[in-house]
Amino acid sequence: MSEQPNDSKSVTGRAFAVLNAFDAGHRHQTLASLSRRSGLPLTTTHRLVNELVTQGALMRTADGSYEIGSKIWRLGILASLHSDLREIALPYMEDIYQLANDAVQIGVLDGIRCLIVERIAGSRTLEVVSKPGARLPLHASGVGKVLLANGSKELQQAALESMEKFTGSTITDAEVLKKQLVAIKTQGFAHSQEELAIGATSLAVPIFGYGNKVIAALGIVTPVANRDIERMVSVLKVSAAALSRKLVINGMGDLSQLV
Amino acid sequence: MSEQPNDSKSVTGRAFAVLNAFDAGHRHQTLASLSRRSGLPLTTTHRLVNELVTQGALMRTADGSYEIGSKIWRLGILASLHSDLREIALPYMEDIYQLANDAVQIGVLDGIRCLIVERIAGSRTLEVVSKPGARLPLHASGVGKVLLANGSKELQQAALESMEKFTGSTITDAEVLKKQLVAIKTQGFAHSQEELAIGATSLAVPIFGYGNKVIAALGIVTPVANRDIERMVSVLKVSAAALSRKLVINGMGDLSQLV
DNA sequence: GAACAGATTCCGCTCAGCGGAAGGGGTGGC
DNA sequence: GCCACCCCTTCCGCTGAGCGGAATCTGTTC
Repeated sequence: MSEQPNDSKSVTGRAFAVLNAFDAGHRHQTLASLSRRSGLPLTTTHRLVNELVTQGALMRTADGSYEIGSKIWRLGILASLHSDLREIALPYMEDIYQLANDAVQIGVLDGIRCLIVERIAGSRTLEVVSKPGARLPLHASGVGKVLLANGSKELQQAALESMEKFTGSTITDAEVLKKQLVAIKTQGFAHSQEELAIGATSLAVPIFGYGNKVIAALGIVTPVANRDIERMVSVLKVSAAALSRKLVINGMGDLSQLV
Repeated sequence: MSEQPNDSKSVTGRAFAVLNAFDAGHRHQTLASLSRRSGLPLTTTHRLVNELVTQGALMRTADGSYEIGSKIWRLGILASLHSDLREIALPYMEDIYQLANDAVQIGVLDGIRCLIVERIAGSRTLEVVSKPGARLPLHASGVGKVLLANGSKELQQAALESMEKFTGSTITDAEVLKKQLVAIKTQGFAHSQEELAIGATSLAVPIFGYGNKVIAALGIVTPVANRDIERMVSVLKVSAAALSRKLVINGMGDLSQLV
């Protein structure tokens, strides 16, 4: 549940320190950059990178820099996040998109973040920060709040201790958030108004697996303020119920939460 | 360009031997299974698996077995295969799907295989072996032949030396294939009729990047024999041209081939 | 309750990994 | 031209991280 930068002593730890140097804003990197960002000595980075390249985990591009290789991509699409959840959820998300015309997103718990697994966004919908792979804070996003409200005591504890402020509307008072979480759990939906980014309002509902365990959150992000919340919530809830059923039928209801 | 099972001595080599034990048919595995499939001693596998779990590369599911973790998935979607090619190509693939109503696929060169990056398939289209992440043989698939025909001498050499037979129609005579490759390059499309799987015919065209370098192949897979080939080829070519242009505009024309 | 298969802990040996140092190559400044 | 700078690569001797056999524990099958 911790978020420390990895400074493990093991070789695998170092190897992943190199891989972790890649993110959405750093998809192509030079050896020196990888060394700096991973905190490893240049020589060590050099050796590791070479090994990763021979494994197909990294790829050297024409200009000499490195990027994530096809091996990692191929392994990644074997994760149930992708092959099960994403695949099954997409049609339902499309339906919602047709009705709402707002960006639709689905996320799961990943440590003390909400990992966006998939989203649908038209060209004209706002370029939110939530591409697949993004990890949104639990306290400041619709999907995050849903997961938090249905999460364990320990999770809530951890999340309430690190409430970063993003906009003027971000909730940073633990007591206020606690009350919201109770309401979210009873009402079955969460609402976040410009708490993560100005101009972005979101609405989200839970997705259930076996034994009514919440395994994911489904939500929409609208450009401006609340349109007909009532109506959108009911649209979301209908889709969520159908999707939940489908996931359980397909034996997917046990998406253990990520740690 | 080789395809040997990895028996590297390095730690990263071993770690990837474990990861490589996962494939589409083995997405959940026990420790013992990983040990067997990776060829590593049980104790070693145990230690590596534990490390990979702490790195988030693997995940332990409720029943005690392991699967690919979210870290790998998140890294994977940073590969240009996914974030650039797939993202840009999808709309064009949808267009083709609307017109053809056959499975549409796009693939790139990966060693001496054609790596399927994305495909669109309706529920009623045949369940081809070509899900994203699949690696089709170059000599027996439409997309593969396109890449092979436009590939280097060395690539052709390597591919011609390992022509596995899949069906009665699979081409296994190097001379026959060579002639086809020449035709494919001049005519600008490849055709494969039940050469990989009975009942599956495919048609494919090249996608160009900077300097008219072929960086990918776009194709359709139809259930039965040739419908109007002429027409489908022209549909594919039109989309391919538009997609090629878009890729170059988006600075994606340098998808160096994977090694 | 024995036989089996999988998972986990323990521990002493040794070689893979480490990283500082030195050198090669390319670019920009003046 | 020459220097300064940055990035990449190769070399090599030291050492502790990784190794894996053996023993133990747990759960399942017949």
